[in-house]
Amino acid sequence: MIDDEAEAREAGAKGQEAGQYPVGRPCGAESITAAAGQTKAEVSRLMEAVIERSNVWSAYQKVVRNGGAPGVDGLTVGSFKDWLKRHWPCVRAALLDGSYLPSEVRAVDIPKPSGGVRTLGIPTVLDRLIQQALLQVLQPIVEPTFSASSYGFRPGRSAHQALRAAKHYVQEGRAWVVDMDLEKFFDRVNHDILMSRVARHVDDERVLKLIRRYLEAGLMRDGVETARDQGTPQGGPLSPLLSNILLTDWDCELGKRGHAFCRYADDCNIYVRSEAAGQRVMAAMKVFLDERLKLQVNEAKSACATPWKRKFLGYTLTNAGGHIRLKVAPHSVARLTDRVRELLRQGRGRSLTHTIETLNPVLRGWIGYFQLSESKTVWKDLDGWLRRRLRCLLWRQAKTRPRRTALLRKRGLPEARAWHSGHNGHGPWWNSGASHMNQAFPKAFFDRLKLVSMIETSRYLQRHS
DNA sequence: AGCCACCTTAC
RNA sequence: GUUGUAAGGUGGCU
Repeated sequence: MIDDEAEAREAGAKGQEAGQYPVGRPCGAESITAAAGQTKAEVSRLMEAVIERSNVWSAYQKVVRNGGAPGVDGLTVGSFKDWLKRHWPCVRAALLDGSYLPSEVRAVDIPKPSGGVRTLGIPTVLDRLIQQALLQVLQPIVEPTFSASSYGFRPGRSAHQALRAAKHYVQEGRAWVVDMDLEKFFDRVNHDILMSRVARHVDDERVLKLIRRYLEAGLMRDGVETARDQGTPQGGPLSPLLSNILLTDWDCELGKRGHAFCRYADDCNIYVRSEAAGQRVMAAMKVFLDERLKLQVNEAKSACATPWKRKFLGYTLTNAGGHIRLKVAPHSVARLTDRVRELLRQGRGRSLTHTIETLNPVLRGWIGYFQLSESKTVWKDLDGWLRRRLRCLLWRQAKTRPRRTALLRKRGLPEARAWHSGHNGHGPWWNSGASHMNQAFPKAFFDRLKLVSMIETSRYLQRHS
């Protein structure tokens, strides 16, 4: 595409002559006139920065690397490069004069672990590219204005930092937390309020209009388009940044009141010293959010409680004699065990080394995120549970009594004992916890097969960070 | 230093 | 049919 300037220019001339705009709907009469009544010098050049060669090129690379989905017009990533080569000059021209109209976003329902469904609005490949370019330009502009207590979706900031801050606040004696979650946040964002906040940073009207058009782009479901008058499409590269721009108002309000808080996207924890204070803050924030941002609080997921009763970013806090510690939330452990069970189901027919090989990267990744957990028992329990699961698998794979006896024999158990255990008639789970299986397949056996030890790798990660 | 693949989590 | 931002991990290549 833009890596061949001459070709692009040529194609551009053709495209413009034809006056055709190939993606999205044709532009109507309401094309904006950004420069009306102004001299050229007064017009903001932000859009020029957006369509700058390097920005578009890196945006392209990112979109393609992510794999992406075909656009509503059938444009796949594979054919995207060729397509863009021909049509980019035309798109570029439309962006520059403010006449570009995004296509509808494709609706994709994904089931949530909690039971409901989350509806994604996935823009076409081209629109993802343009939004990505917008993001690259806008991010550095708005980023410095964000709160130090905002941790979500921001370069250089992580959930781990938010968790450390949360722990610190509680350790300082703020033993009550106001845990607030917004009701269907992305779907309920008010366009006018959001755009007014964006306008604080952006004065190029072409860019503002473009962002608004992205907000208003219809949702395409089964060939039927539904217009959008609120919410941002979940799945657009710009959406996370927009959410932070909007919720910065909330951060400022909390900051003005002198609160200690951590916000990660729409999940905000405010740490206070008493329950009464917490209730007060909760009530005040509900009013603030409703009046200023037109946002509702999700009552089911929000509460004022002690931190040990709430979970935040997959963790909970524990209080061991005044010593505050981070711990993996039980729910997060359950999610892992579900995943492992699923992997083991698939590994029934395969060799133990193979299932361990598929298990290891998953475990390593999980440990990486939960390495802040300061409770050793979680790791020990999981290690034990994991080995027992694998013993269970081995027992199951042996299938018949003679083969189970032979398996125990091969693993060094005396003949009589092997026979007895092999014929005991109990289920696989019972046997996986029995002493004969523990002796036949001790921890050292799994160590030799390079099964990751959760306690050791977590200790290792903790040391080297 | 850089690049690539795979994996995890948060929302 | 799995999008987005961000952080981290493991391995590989030059």
